[in-house]
Amino acid sequence: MIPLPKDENKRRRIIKAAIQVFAEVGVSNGKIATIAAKAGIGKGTVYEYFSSKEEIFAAVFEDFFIRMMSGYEDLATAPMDPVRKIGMMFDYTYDYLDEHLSGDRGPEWLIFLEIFLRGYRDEMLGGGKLSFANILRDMYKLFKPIVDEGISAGVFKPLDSEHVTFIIFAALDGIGLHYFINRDHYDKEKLKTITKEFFLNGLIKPRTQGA
Amino acid sequence: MIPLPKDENKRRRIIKAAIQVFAEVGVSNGKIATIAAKAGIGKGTVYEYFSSKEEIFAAVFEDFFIRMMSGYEDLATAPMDPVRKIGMMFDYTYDYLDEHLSGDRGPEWLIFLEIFLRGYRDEMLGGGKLSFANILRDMYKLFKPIVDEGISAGVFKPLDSEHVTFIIFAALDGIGLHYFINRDHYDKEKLKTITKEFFLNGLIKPRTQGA
Amino acid sequence: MIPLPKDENKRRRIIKAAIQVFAEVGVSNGKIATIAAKAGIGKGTVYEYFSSKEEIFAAVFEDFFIRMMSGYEDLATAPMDPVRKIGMMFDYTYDYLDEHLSGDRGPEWLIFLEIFLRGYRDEMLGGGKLSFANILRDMYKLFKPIVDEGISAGVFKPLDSEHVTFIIFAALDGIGLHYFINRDHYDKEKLKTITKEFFLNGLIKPRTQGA
Amino acid sequence: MIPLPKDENKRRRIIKAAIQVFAEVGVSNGKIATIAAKAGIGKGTVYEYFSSKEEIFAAVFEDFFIRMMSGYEDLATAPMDPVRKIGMMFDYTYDYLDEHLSGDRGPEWLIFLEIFLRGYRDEMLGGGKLSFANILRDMYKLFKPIVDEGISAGVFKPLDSEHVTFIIFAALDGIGLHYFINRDHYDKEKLKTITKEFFLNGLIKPRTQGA
DNA sequence: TATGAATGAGTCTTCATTCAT
DNA sequence: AATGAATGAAGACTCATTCAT
Repeated sequence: MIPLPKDENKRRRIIKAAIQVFAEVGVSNGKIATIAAKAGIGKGTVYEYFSSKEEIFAAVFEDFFIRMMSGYEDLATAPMDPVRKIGMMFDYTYDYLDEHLSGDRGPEWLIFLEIFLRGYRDEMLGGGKLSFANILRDMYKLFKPIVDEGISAGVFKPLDSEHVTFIIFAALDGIGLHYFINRDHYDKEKLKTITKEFFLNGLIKPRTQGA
Repeated sequence: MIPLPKDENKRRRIIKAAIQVFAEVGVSNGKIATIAAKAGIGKGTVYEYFSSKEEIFAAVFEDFFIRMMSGYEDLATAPMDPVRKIGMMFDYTYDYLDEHLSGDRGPEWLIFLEIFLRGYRDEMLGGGKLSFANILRDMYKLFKPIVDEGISAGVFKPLDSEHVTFIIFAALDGIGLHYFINRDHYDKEKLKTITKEFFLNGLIKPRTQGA
Repeated sequence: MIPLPKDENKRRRIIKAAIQVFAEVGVSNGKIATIAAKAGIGKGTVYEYFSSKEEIFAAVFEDFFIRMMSGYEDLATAPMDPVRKIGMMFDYTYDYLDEHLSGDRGPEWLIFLEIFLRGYRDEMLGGGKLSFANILRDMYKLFKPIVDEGISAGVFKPLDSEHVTFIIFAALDGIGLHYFINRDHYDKEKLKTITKEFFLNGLIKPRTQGA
Repeated sequence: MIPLPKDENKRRRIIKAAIQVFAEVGVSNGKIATIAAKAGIGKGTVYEYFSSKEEIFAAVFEDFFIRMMSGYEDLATAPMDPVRKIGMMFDYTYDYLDEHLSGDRGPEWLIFLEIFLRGYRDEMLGGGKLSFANILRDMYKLFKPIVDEGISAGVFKPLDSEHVTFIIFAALDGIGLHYFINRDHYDKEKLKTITKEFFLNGLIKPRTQGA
């Protein structure tokens, strides 16, 4: 039923256009006509590649998610000591946002929220095509080995690695979001430094050793 | 132009109904007719209290935000040492979600996402009635004095308090979100303990003092 | 789900308009917008009374069928000798078409064909909401007692009444249709006379009695 | 403008496919794409043989009509006494339907209805490319000589032959239609016998000759 | 003040037709 | 000659909003 994509390039153009449109006005306000226009094709052509608006959204999700997350995966699997890895993940978050979502592409980030929203709602209400919680847990799995490694190596505290991972990823998510919104009001380099210092060494000043 | 609400109770019923409806199906899918029905009033009556769907959404936002944040404010202004305060803020986040958004009321949390989404979009695109970034920065201000106090007292590291506050609040936000989605898969008490330990003392194991 | 008709008069106006439109251009070419305009109401209002175009069609069917057939029922149940009754049924067919479907209302007859078509198709393909064959057989039942009565009274030949009824009704249907199409080329009174003579006394000239 | 068909065989395949498609889902629901697929050719190729869907429909009509009617023509022109001829026409109608339109090909009959519908509508509304009334009158002409012959020979009553022909053909049409729809509920042979008896000798029992 | 019947602007989607290859 | 990708006109249906009662 779903028409085989004939021209992969055109399919990509549609997705790209959809990302822009959905980002700017939201999925429910994003019109197929606008997407088509932005992709430089006729309205009907969109339906040669996607059978419904909903399916476009799914494709956008996939594309967006994959592009965004591949960086984390690369990092997670790189040969590097765990402390540096965790640190770089924070750095990457700040940098990714700055590089990929600044200027015109800024609003793209909003799609993430919309995807989350959709996913959560499905999750809660049982529709669950995307099973968002599962996706998130897959993401945690990416980070967990790093924490495990750190603990094994005696570099990290012997905390429950699963829960620690959860906290780090969740915090990372929130930081990414807030940074995105407020990035004009804060100094990225300062944030990077403090974030790492803070997350890795804690907020509390260690008592002077000699005491 | 906007008619003064005559019956405050009825206005509240509309907001309450709108929260349920928006939470369950999203703002753009939430129909005025459904809200009216759920509020037990006529469709036309809604417009005696709100001049548009958009205004209902704004009221929902206000109501929801105020209800949710008042707890943080209480905490922030309570007389308590900064370490405990920061810790309690994390605890409060976990507890609030568990107490207020479990069971039937669960999906209400989704409105928060939608509010975020809307707010961010407005922000990005300049429409900005709610100026979400401003609201967030107001929230940060709530936390900053605690950090300042901790630093002054020499309990916290002498990091830039504004940036630290940003990071804490942003992390808190992300943690709240993820906990909400995954709260069935994690042990709350464990999370509370680790979160505090982790945020306050850092992930890295201090070198043994004797060395 | 189907909204309760609020204004029976308006409902009737929609049906009437739909009859005209469907008759003139066919069901699939009949636009809701045209029906609404012809009924003097807004496009959306149509959906207050019918939940879909298909439902309008069903209502048209019902209305049309009932109006058309009530005349036959009256005749069938009137106290009258069977020969006259059969004769009057033919007369009625010619007259009904002339009176009710001449001039502007002519095309209404076409709806009947469309209804038939739809019914038959459903029948054949199993969808069968209207079960057209059943409806037809109900109609035959209306005629059968007349034939039975005529046979019992020894006025009609002792043929199988069920099959005779079938033939009469089917013939009547065909005659009505063809008359409708060709009524400008034939003399109604002559047709009436010959039809009755022909159907009742046969085409073959009886051998002269004295022979 | 209309390209000459290059491959008569392909043209026939299209018509055959169209008959199936139109029969099954109706003309307005029958898609060119489906027809092309069923004919085993590309969508665009259809337009090498027909310049529009409407033209396909016309070709279907022609094909269908010719195939169906050729039997009547053979009968009409065969050397046979008029009484037998009329009788055989009824027989032929029943047999044709049974032989040609049972099983899979059943729904094809529905096209006839659709053709009628279209023809009648065109007729009524003046568009009349097919001039259905004319076609029908041509058909009557086929039968009229038989009636004339019967009357001349003194076998048939001296009724107006033109009107009698009209009635016979119209009745035949109706009978064919109803038989098609109800052929599972009636005994064909019985129907054949009664139809002939009824049409030729009338329904009314002749007064006993001796009286 | 409360209502819900009426409205029409707005949108997804379909599909006959075109045309470059 | 054959194809199927591209197209956009067209139409059913939704729903926020209005307004007469």
